Amino acid sequence: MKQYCKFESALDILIGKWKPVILLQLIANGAMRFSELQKAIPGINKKMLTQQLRELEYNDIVHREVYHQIPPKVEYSISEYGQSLGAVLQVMNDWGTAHIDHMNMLYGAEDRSEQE
Amino acid sequence: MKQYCKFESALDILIGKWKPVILLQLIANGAMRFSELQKAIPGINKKMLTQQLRELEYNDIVHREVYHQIPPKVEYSISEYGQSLGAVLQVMNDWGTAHIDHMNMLYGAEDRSEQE
DNA sequence: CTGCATCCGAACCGATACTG
DNA sequence: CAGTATCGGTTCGGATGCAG
Repeated sequence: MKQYCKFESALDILIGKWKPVILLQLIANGAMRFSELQKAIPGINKKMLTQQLRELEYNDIVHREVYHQIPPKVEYSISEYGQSLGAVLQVMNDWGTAHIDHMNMLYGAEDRSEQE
Repeated sequence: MKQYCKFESALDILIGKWKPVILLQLIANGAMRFSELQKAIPGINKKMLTQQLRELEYNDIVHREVYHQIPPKVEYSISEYGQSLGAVLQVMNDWGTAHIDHMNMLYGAEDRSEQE
């Protein structure tokens, strides 16, 4: 029996190269339009943004407000339910910060993630 | 700049198809041998197990006790530092459980993960 | 028994072009 | 402006076989 599948369900929300960035943007800025997100996240393209957004939307983390008009306008925002993710994000961010510190302690200032 | 990189650092520990399973096994059973883990996790093979284990080891989450003898014996266990992950796991597991419930509420009993 | 190297397939990421 | 479709590259997951 798969006890860990619950775990993976939670993980499933956050995995994906752009999920955390999108969530952080939405949390920080509230509702954002498609183009707003695209501008706020350098290096992303429409396909990726749409894809990740749809997954987030499917999981009821973000809410999509569609304005069927010309010009088309779509706003994305964190849903009520999605805000419960904030605590999880907080814990992970906190641990992640401590972890980076711990890594630096072990291996020095080596940056194993990426460099600007 | 990259505020979310802390986030990804934390995420980096948990992502990977088998990381959660390995961690859960190690937490539940304490120190385990290589073959123990292999038996405890159906569907995994040596390469994957070794790979994930080495990443976990690099991040100082698990400790590898090597017995250079015949027959070779290696025991893996959660390190002191790695136990701090327990809290994160707990939060994610808790949220994941609630999330599954929420998904079922929205989409019925659809199992979007996998079936036994 | 434990771990590594190689190869293969699948999933994911990404850029461009096209539609409403 | 928002989104889809298609194609290609890169990474990741996985099976097998070899070595200490």
